[in-house]
Formats: sequence, structure tokens, C-alpha cells
Amino acid sequence: MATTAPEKTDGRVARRSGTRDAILDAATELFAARGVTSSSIDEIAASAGIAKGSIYYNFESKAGLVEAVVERSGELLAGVLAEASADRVGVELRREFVRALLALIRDHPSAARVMVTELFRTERSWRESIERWRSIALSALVADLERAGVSAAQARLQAAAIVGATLVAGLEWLVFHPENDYEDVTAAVLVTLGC
Amino acid sequence: MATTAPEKTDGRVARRSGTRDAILDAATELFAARGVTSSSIDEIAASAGIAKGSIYYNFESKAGLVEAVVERSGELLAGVLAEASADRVGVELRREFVRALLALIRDHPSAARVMVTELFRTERSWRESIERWRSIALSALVADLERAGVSAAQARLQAAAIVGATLVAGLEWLVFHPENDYEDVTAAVLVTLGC
DNA sequence: GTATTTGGAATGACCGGTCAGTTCAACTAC
DNA sequence: GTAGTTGAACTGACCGGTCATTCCAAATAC
Repeated sequence: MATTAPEKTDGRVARRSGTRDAILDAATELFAARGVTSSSIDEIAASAGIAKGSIYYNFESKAGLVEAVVERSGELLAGVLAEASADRVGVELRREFVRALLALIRDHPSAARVMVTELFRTERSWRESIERWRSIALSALVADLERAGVSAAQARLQAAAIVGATLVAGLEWLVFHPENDYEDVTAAVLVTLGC
Repeated sequence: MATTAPEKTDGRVARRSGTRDAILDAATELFAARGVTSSSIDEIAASAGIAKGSIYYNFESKAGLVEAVVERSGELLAGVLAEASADRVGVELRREFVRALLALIRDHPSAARVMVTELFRTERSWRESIERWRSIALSALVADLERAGVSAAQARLQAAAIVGATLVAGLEWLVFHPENDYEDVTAAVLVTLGC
């Protein structure tokens, strides 16, 4: 599944090289606002400004589209968090982790909301993709906590608590109190987590 | 999960007085597992062990049923949290708040999941009900923080962070690590929040 | 007697997915 | 150079299925 613009081997250029991305963008936004199951393919096509058929030309099915959306959001998440965790431990790691997550929410609000709203839902075909990114997101925190002598079970729960504090405060900011700025939210989360 | 025992006479099931609750129970469970939009009225009726017509006799529409589910879960939440907050301030309030929320998740997992998964979704008819309970849930924490000199905006963000840490750790527990027990999860959240 | 429940059939809207056809830039033949 | 060819990208009408909702006559509860 190529994520970049199609570059044909015979030198041809796709008529509208942005179609796939346009679909992903529109889908991400609609999924964030209304949830996956109540966003129809017709709506996504209309919102992306393309025909319904093009969605099925670019993606195997609705589930495939969802997976691609989750995949893209997950890559974003993993990238940001990997950078934030590099060479850091303890309180400093936690602090940078929170900052990075909030920056992600600020810069990609729809992607963040899709991940959160679908995170705890079961019995879905895209469960696996979400699962994968969930592990990646938590791994740096878990590893650090275990290194500090916390048991594996506790480490996972504590990491979830840190992520939860950040995500929910971040979404509270986005959805209900956008008048605050990034620094306000970061401060609130860090104070709450005692960093 | 039926609330009253069936009683057969003619191949038909008589369950007069408990019908409404049976519907609410079944709906809550299905909504938690699959989400609102992908739980059909037929499924809810079958799961509740009653006829489809009875749902429309007891509720105006699917949206009305959802609203009733949210309403009931919200009352549960508000009740538990009101009790936890009574006559408490500062760290002790926060501690009891976390304990109460986790106990709620333990005792009413489906209700908790419905509230969380629908919490940050927009453009829904039941948005208003969720909104109401969200405020109630946060109010005690917000008031306490403001009393301690925290600004209104910061208080709301910090309260959200506390609730977020508790909810996400609680759902992590429920969904992914049920082998832990209530005390483990409580400890993890309280440690993370520095209480 | 009235309120509630049942079982099921009917209706119309919507939705995911299909497919025959269109478009057009690159390519080929002459 | 130009007329014709190719084929990936795109289109939108259409189809089969699902779903919420309505309706109702018979049965049951209070």
C-alpha cells in the first residue's frame, strides 16, 4: 500500500496524484467527528471532492480505508513519541512525552481523536492496527518504569494513566476549551502528574 | 443480563415490569461492546429477550434509547462521585475520587465504556446528555482546585487530566489486563498522580 | 377495562460495494 | 507532426442488503 503519490514505471503521472491523500484526509476528519461507523463512503467521497468509485479504486474496502487512516495516524504518533523518548529517562522522559503528545494533538487533532475514540472499542477489523500503535505509544514509558524497578503490570497501568491524563486533557482543550493555548495545557498536565 | 425471571404460559415470555430495564441493560452492554451505531434494534431486542415492538413502546426512538442509556450511566457516575467528594478537600478528595471512579468501572464496566467512547464525539443527538454529566463529574474537582487558588481554566484542564488518568488506566485494566485487581489499578493511578 | 407485550410483516431510507463507461496524458505508428 | 492506441485513474448510476421505524391483531398482565 503506497503512501506516496503514484509514480508510474513508464513515466506516466497520475491525473490527480493527491486523490489517495485527499481521501485519507477527508476520512480522518469525518471519523474524528462522527466515528467510523456513522461516516458513510458517500460522505467521505463528497467531502474529498471525488467520486465514490475512486475510494474503491484506491482502497480495498471501508475497513481497508479505516486501516489506512489508523496506520497513518499511528505512524505520526510513533514518530513523535520515538523522538520525544530518545535518550531520556525518568521525569524528563515523562515530561517530554507529555509535551510531544500534546503537540501532536495540537497539530493533528483529527488523527488524535480517531485514535482515542477507537482505542477502546472491540470486535473491529482494524483493532489490530490500533493495538500495534497502542503498544508502540506505551513502550518507552513502560520500559523506563520497569528500569526503575516497577513491576511489569504496574508499569503498564501507570503508563496508561500518564497517556490518559495527557489525552483527555488534550481533548478537553480541543473540544471544549480551545481558548487555552498549548502552554496552558502542558502546564496543567505536568502539574497533575507532579513533574 | 435480564433483571427479572421469565415466566412461560403459552410460548410467550411475560416480563412486564422489568422490560424497560432489560432493554436498557442489553443496550448498554451492546453499545459498550460494538458502539452505538453498529448495535441494531433487532440485536438489542434479541439480547434483552423481548420483542422489537416493546422497544418502541418503551422508547421514542433509537436516539431516545441512547439518551436513556447515557442518562442512567450519568446518574450512576454523578451519584458515585458526589458521595466520594462529600466533605473532602485537596489530596484526600482526589484520592477518593479516583477510588470511586475505578470502583464504578469495576462494577459497571459497560456503562463506563459507553460514557468514555461517546464522550468526545460531536454532532450527535445525545451530545447534550453527555455534556451534562461531564460537567457534574468534573465539578467537585474543579471547585476544589479553584478553592486552592488555581485559575478556572487550569482547574478544568487539571480535573480533566485526573479523570483521564483514571479512566484510561481503568479501561486498560478492563480491556487488556483484567488479571490485575482493583487495588493494583488504584495504586497505579494514585502513584502516577502523586497522591 | 386498560396498559403492556408479542410476533411478524411491511416500508422506505441509507449504505457498502460493483461495474460499464469516460477521460486524458503518454506512447506508438506512419 | 499527427492520427491512433493504451491503460491507469476516475466516474456515477445501480444493486442487494441492512436498518430504523411503523403497524396491527392477538395475548397477557394489573
